[in-house]
Amino acid sequence: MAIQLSEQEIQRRQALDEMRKRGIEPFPAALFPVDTLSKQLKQDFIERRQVVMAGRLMSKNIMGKASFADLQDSEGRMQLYVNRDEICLGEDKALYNVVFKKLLDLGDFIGIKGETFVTGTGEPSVKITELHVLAKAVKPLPVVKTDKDGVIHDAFTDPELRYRMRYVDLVVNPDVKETFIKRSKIMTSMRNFLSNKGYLEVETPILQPIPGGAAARPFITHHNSLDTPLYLRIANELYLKRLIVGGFDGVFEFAKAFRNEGMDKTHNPEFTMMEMYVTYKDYKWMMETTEQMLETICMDVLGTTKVTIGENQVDFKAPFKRVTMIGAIKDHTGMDIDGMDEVHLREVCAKLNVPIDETMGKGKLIDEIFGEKCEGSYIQPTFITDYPIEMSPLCKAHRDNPELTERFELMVNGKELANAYSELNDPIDQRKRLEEQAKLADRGDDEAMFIDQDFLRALEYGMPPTSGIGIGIDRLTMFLTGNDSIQEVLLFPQMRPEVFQTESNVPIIELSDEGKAVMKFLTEQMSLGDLKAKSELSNKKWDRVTKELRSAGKIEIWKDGEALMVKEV
RNA sequence: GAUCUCUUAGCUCAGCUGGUAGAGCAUAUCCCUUUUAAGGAUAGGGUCCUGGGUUCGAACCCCAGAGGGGUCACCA
Repeated sequence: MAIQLSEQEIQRRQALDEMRKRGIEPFPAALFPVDTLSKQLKQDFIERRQVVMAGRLMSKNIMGKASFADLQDSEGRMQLYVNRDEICLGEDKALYNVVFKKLLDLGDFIGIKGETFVTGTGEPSVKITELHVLAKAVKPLPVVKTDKDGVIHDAFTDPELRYRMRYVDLVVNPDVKETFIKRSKIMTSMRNFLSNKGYLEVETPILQPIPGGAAARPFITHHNSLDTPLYLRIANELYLKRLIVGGFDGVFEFAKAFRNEGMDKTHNPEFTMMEMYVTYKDYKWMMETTEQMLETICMDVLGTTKVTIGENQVDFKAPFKRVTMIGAIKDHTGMDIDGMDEVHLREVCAKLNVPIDETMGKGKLIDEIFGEKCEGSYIQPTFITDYPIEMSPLCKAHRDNPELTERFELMVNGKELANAYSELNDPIDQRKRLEEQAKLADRGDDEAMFIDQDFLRALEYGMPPTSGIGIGIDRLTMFLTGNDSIQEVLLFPQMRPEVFQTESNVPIIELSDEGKAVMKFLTEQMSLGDLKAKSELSNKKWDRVTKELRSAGKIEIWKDGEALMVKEV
């Protein structure tokens, strides 16, 4: 154990040893028969009820022979009243005087039996009759206190510590816990909505020989016995469509996808999306389904469709507005790009000050204009429809205009929340479009796709008309929990690996060469100034060496009148 | 990737123009039987992120590095 312990950690380890000496196992094996949780107990509070509870000891307020303490379980906190003579019926008062008062620390898990009552100040409490140690915490939690005005003192807020030690964050910040409970409810609600429609929840490969279905850089790994590269999926779309070919009417998957790109407030290398495909439908049907689903989720999770996102009030009440992409660009720039070729589009980009580069094709140019000039202004849920064909290689051409596709993106608070198509099911056209994408790859667009030959073969066997959608679960959770950072809605956001001090990388405490040299000059007793002069060290090094020698217990420095003296210990 | 910024006790944070580090909570010891973030008294607790440099002297100034956060670029 080379990790250096703080004073409090040492004290807690000593308390743990002391418990064992007294015959109390700090980590007992047997179950503890909990029958009551704090929130429920407070909601239907009746006095004189017998309860068995367990949780962390989160505060102790000792007043001689009686104490108040807070017990925190999965739902919240309950105040305990601990009276010496109620928990120690005989002459031996050690359980109270020693175990409770001294050996139990904040953060320890305890189990209690007791009876409910209300204190003089009106606080529902439990007067305990039994106290059991269930698990000792040898590291102190941050102490966060909330006063009666709800003001939080000494909040545990450092994002680095909160994300790296989410377990501490969850213990100490109830709002954080609430966010993840909501995230789970959102997914449950969505799952129920889709299952109730008769769609099948499926699981498709995360390790894929060809990373298809989106334009993004993949993570690559290697399978040893196949001796072949495998990619972490960037999307599951092509697998779900194979299942539609196989004869399912509706399939969906909550899928982790992995994209090897930049990280910021809204992008984590792994993220979750729900993708769904339904046969004999088109993207118009999908818009209706999506707005119904989101409205339902809001009602299930929040009880309202109105959500505050940052400065904005957003209402998820269906129906949502529908705007075509060309219409959106016209609305925000006054430019009509309908039917324009690449050369003219580049001129428009130049005129609008939209930054572009050589690798961009027609679709990408339009996307850039939209992203730069329009995207941010759609605060209320809005379907942007009819994307240019070039940037939607898996999407069916528009029934009225072959330049466009039957695609929509759902914009909320200026961000994309969902992306959906009438899926392209013409295998000949699909092959051609994927090949065009591959050509773009040659132009240097490193996000262009690999061609998945097996997917094309599947389409050749025939895929019914299908509409598909992908919804970003992390984003949806951000919207519905009022968080503006993806890290706040991921339990364990990706971070650079932490460097730990362990035995292998803590240098063995041995005197430095300078330290050894100084020791050689040291006589029985001499002035500190003389020793420094003899050492010929720079001031900084001298400072370090004296500190080192002192903490190693090699020398002692004291004041003799005005003079600083030093001697060997 | 560019740029700005932060890193001081277990936690939250002060720390002036460069002069050998402070507070509150937590912890330890003692007193206290219905308290409400903080009862009273006393005490201990520091690799000032790391490594160099400047200086008589560095938590503070300079350089390099690590980690975090913000903004921009790219992506969902």
